Amino acid sequence: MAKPAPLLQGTLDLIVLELLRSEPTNGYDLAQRIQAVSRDVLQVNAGSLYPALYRLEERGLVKAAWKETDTGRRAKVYSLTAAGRKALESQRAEWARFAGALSHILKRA
Amino acid sequence: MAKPAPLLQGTLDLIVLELLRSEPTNGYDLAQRIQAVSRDVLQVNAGSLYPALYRLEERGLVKAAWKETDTGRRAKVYSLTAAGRKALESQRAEWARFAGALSHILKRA
DNA sequence: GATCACTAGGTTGTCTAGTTATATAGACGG
DNA sequence: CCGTCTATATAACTAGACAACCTAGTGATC
Repeated sequence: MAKPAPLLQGTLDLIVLELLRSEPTNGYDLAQRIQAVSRDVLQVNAGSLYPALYRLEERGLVKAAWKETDTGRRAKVYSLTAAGRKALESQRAEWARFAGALSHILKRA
Repeated sequence: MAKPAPLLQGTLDLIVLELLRSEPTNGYDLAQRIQAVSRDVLQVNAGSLYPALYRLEERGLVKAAWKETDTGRRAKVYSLTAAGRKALESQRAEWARFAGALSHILKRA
């Protein structure tokens, strides 16, 4: 297994917002999902994820609610706010622009 | 004109290596090229570029040589070393992996 | 010949955000 | 009762990008 790429700074928010859009969940699960859905290419460690979630919450892009999991554990479930959905759209667009420009540079082989 | 996206941390090296591969040049010109070839999507700050060039030189990925431009100005012309070409290949691959994974996440709309 | 714009290289200080390491605590299996 | 998994959290460190400067030479314009 190739070692997971370090997350490019700035992309974690986008990933988190996107995953929360498709389904609200907690931090721990989010980390698992990121790894799973990227087929182990991406990996986020807890020390990056939790602070990122706080930042998003402070900015009003996500909201948190303590809930019980089906196994009886407490978990802080995050979901997108309206502002979060908006931010997701603009971050998606920004990523598309950036990735497009970079791959254009790389393709002029 | 949309304002240029901030460079994602870690991608500047890749861009620089790629542009130097296709043609050795100096820092100032490099900055212009990045903007031009990305159609103004990408833009590098001098305060980012010069330190980046030093780092690349320290790591032995590029080498510098003072030359005179055709207009009689001194300029530090950077070119890729063999190690630089190797590093470029692996950074291209890493970018492809990362961008692929991320766009995969975003496409499961 | 003063002023301005452009080429060219550089530094400093600040801030964001990701990494590693560590801690806590409840649940569950053996 | 011990280890492992779930789950959250924080502190210390670090890389690298940014804004805001500075120097100096060239060439045009007024």
